[in-house]
Amino acid sequence: MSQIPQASAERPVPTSADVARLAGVSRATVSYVLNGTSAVRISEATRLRVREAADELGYVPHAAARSLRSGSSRMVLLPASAVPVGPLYSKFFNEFQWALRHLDYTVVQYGSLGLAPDEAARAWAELRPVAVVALGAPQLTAAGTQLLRRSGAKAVITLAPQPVAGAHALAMDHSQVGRCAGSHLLERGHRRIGVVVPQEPGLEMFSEPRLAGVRAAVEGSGATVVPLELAYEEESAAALAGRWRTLGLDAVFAYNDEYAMLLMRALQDVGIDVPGECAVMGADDLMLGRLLRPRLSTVQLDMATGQHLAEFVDRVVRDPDGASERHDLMVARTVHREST
Amino acid sequence: MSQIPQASAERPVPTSADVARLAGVSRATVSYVLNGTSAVRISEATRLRVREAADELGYVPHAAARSLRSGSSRMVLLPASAVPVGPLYSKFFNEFQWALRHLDYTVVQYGSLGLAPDEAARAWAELRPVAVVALGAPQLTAAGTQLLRRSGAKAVITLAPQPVAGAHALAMDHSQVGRCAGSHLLERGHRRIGVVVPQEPGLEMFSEPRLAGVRAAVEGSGATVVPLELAYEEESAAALAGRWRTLGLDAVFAYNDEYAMLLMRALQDVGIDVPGECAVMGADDLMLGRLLRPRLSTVQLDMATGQHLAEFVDRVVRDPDGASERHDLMVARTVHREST
DNA sequence: TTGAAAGCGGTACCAT
DNA sequence: ATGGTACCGCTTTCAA
Repeated sequence: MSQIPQASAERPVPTSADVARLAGVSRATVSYVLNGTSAVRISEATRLRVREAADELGYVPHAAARSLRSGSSRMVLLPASAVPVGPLYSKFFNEFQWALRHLDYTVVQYGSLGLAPDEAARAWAELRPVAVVALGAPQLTAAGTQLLRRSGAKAVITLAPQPVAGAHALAMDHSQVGRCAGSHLLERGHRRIGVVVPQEPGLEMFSEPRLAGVRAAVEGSGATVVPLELAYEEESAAALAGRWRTLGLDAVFAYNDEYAMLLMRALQDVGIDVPGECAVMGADDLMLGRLLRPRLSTVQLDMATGQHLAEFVDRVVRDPDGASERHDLMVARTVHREST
Repeated sequence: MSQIPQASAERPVPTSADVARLAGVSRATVSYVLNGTSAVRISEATRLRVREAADELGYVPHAAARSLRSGSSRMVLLPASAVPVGPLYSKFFNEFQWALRHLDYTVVQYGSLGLAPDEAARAWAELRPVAVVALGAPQLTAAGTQLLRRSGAKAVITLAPQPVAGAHALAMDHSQVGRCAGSHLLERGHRRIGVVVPQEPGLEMFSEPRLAGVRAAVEGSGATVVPLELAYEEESAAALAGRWRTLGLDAVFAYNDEYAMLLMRALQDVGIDVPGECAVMGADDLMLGRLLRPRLSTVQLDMATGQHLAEFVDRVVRDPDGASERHDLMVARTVHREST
């Protein structure tokens, strides 16, 4: 009960009323000055007094109160995904955030690790974001989408393999990646093609369409496709390499450059010549691939600029029921080096 | 097939008053039921009616209104850093978020890319977080820290090379990494040691203490340390390798495993034997290093568990003026393989 | 067991 | 050119 208040410790947070009192004006005036409202005219002398008072108190407006009153937060919520993401994605992501801020949105990543899809959607809805952009896990369900829209989200955008009802879908068609790899290997005369499927959880979103893309590419050519499970560990790669010759493969698409390096090393260690006896292909075009010997052939991914996506979000927010063009975020291109 | 409910576009977001009306009770009762307030007793029949009404309307409480009323948000704000982070960090980070949520905090990453330190602090303060954990850029200034504390943040925690006044400092002493590398190279008889300093911006935070650590390790041994600027590009590495012999170095600590791979490849390409003519050492103990030939010696970093840091945050929030023990997040250990 | 009502911090309309 | 004031959605006494 009888605490001795440390002057700095228990001082209450200053509000606009405090600023008004100190400047000898009303709260309304404080609001006008600090927001530069053009509809009302405030004398220069008053403006100055208000600004000084605000500075002196270290006043910072309360975002929750403001958005409560205005009814909208201009907050774009990005569920933080659990999937470990590479440098491509992180570059794209930074651009996206930057562009959104310049469109006057507040970008917030919400840690949703380990939440069930519908719990997550509910937690997001509590924040009343104007837009939700769900790029990774947890996936949005139709119910989750509906909940978000009901709670005022103008744009619910998802990166969906199969579209979710009510959400604007953004395509990031990873089957393209597989298709590129498949065609390339086919052209170079390979007929028995292995496709690495990582065992790490959370990657199915990418690995499944990539595998399907390879299958689509070789369709009708007489070539066969063999899925190969692989964990991102040396032992797993060594085991796979050990039984390699029994598989009778003459090429492998290794999911991405990192798995490709892992597998290629293991193959070389058991005396298999790359690309002579077996071609190896990666994806993502990391620096890594250029440093390997043989240099790694790969599928390069160009992500649309973050600016582009930011503008798309903004357009949907302003006109939620407008035509929902399907946006493709990604373009894949084969880069031929020495490993195929 | 699927219908887009146009009507939903203009339907207002349901509030607790709507739930109350539908259930035929007061807003107070709704609040009691939905929050399971134990101080008041509500009949089972009423509870049920309220729950059903809430479900039917798709009611989700408004976080801003709630925290405005209650005066605190239990939000932990993590400024999202621009620095591309590796798998270690991302594992640590996920743990941290998970642990915080289980202590009943809401974890929010705020995209602050390209904001000046004091602009950023102000933007964070508007959200009235109960804690701010600034692990990367933008750095907290003393002024920014003060602003945050004034606006109600109980804990302002920074990962600072030099402590910031008013903030709880968390040590992540990267000079340890350099010290490990330096001692190891010294023990193995090297006397002219190069240290790679990445040219990429945003990495000074790590590279400077690492360099300083090497210097500290060789202090008084008669060995010399030579900083080497290097960009993460093949051309830059090739150029450095081209003038390597004029430098007269017999060992190099390459900042981390990725730069080590880049440099080692370039050295091998100009015919320099590793480790015969020059030893190469990395850091971070990535899978990558074990796949190279020679296998890369490295400095392994163990990050304290996220659980650990989460508990620290919680402790500071509950007792902001308690003793501020200095926490070390990281332990470094040498892993000797073949490249040294 | 339930309801009425007073705010939390800001904003904006309507007076003055 | 300013001030008074009614809200925004929710929690929490206090009364009934």
